[in-house]
Amino acid sequence: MRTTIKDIAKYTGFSITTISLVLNGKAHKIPKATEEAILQAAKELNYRPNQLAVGLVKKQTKTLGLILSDIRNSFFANMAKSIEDECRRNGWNLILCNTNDLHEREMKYLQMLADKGVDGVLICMARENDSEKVEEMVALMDSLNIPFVLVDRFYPEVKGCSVIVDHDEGGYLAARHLLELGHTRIGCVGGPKDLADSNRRTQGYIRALMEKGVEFDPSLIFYGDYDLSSGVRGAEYLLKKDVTAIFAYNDMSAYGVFHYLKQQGISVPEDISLIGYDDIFFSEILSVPLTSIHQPVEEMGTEAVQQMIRIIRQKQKQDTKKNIMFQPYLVVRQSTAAPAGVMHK
Amino acid sequence: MRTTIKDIAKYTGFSITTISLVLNGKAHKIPKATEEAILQAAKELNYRPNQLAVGLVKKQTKTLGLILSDIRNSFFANMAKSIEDECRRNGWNLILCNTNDLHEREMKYLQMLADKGVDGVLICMARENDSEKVEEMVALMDSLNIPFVLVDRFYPEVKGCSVIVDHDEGGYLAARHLLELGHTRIGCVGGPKDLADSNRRTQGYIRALMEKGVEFDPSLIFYGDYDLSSGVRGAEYLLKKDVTAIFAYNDMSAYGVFHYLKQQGISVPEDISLIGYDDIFFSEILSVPLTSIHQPVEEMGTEAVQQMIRIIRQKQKQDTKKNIMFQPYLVVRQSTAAPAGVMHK
DNA sequence: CTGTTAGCGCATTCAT
DNA sequence: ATGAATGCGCTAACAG
Repeated sequence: MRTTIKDIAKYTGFSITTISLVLNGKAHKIPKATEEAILQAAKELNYRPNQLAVGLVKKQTKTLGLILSDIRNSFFANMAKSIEDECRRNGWNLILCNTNDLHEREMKYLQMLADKGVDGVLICMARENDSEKVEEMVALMDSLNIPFVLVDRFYPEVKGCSVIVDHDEGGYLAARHLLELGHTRIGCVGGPKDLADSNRRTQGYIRALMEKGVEFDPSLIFYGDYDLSSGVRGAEYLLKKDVTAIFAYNDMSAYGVFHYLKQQGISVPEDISLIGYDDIFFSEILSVPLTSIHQPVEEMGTEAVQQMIRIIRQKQKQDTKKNIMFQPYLVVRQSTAAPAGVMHK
Repeated sequence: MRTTIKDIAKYTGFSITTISLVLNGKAHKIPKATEEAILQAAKELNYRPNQLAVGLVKKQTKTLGLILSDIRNSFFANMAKSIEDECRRNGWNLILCNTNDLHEREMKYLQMLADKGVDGVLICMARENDSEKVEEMVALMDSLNIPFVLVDRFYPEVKGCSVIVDHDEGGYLAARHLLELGHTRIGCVGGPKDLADSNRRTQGYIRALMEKGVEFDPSLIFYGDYDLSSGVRGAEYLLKKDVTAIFAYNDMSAYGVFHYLKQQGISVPEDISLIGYDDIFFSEILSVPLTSIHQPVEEMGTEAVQQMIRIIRQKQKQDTKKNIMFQPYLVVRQSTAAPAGVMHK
């Protein structure tokens, strides 16, 4: 059996109270001798407080929950790593929850986490969520009285803390890069039609077009779902539209685009330029290293945990809305170039 | 505040015991009417047991720990996903711990997890561990009285449960494939020199050589560390040895090999054949899809959790040694072919 | 059939 | 300065 505080009491002859005071660094009025005897005994008996008991009385478990769709997704894995790192540095543990983008599972996990007394939850919300479902989640967390930080997704209607990337800027950077290379017919392989962070990329894209005086053609936006196959379908669709460049809203779908183009004997960037979004590790080592928009994932994870800690500390006003917005940046590699017949300025 | 069992007692007028019995499905001798009244009240008050309290008395937290080096590693991410999936199916939660391959961190996490009362720990041991450190860990887990399952690494000296892949077979399959294509000078980009699962691949490789009557040349084994750059270095080294094929002990280092070869103007598989190991997702979508040895990661994760559950159930004899060994298989893609000037049989 | 009682391991208030 | 008592929320042995 593990040694308990009681064992130390028996062993040293002091009362449980005294032991507890000493062990919690509150031994202001306790003789040095007593203190040292207790510390000594604790070490000898290899005492470690049972965190279940501590949590029960302190109402703090030093455990956070992380809810995301699928840890195999490289973006989430990076996020999880930096989140867990920051947790460790601050003495927290992390419970990992994969929802497979299922709203129902998010709700279940939320309940489980609350039952286990986690101090807070970091959430990368499921794609499936419409604003009704989001509100349902927020309502649940409120009723469960559990602090949360929204990561990577922003919902204007939710008050609370979110850590996000400025996707408008990301879309703008991607489009501007292509425009500056001389492209004017730029197709997009987007995310789901009503997904906010996908639409925000589109807005940035349009902003860049307008800045250069290029008219926006809505038919150049293909709505996909961020995965490889949607890139393939998107490329197939956009080829018929005579685009000279394709902006994929994440790297995975960019791979799909690339795959399809190659299969059609179309080369990147000679025939068509391709830019991705996320800048995940593999983009760097592809046969044609992918130009991409980099999201500062590590920093975001760290910041999310720090916000969480802040909220937990000042337990009161978690209803103040606070958005931490990170700026993406362009990483130029070899998948983008001037369109055929156009010299780079 | 959350409603407690006490609230239900007050609300219904029954005693706490009765409530507890009903809520735990032990209401064998309790009138249907009482039972339903209580169930009804529980629902109305939205009651959920505080798992901290339950854990404290039952000594079961329905939480497992997962210790691995880095979740960003695609192999571990896949493993973690299937482990967490199986946990969820069985009502368990998972605490994720990244050690960055640091033994010291493994030890710290082990302590934290024990303090939180996890029911068991799944461990992908750090590469850094020599047998002394492994024993130190096992000793700690024993003294902490915490069940464990070793995943992906096997230590003959450790009694307990492990879930592993037959890397001897994997090495054999890889080498045989290349031999059958007509290669005889096959270089290897291995893992660290004293890492068991790397050496086991080598043994399988040698076994295949012997079977075909090809002499083993130790200088054809390059010892790396499983990452991209070690693939680059390995390729550089092996090129001087006039190999016609390279067997990289994991896909990541295969990418490094590929990268270097391409840079040198050497094409795969025309000039040199390349085979990897792990068969991670990206290998399929590379410019030259990589032939690789597939490890059944999902099945392994699932099995690891099931073994864990089994051990937890029969709390007694966790000292019986048990190895679950999975068989890898060959996935032929386009990075392997007959050597120049040799026809495929 | 149901309530009383006694912990699980710890923190904390109130006496002494 | 230190100990006794109480409670966190729950389960379970034991009465009755």
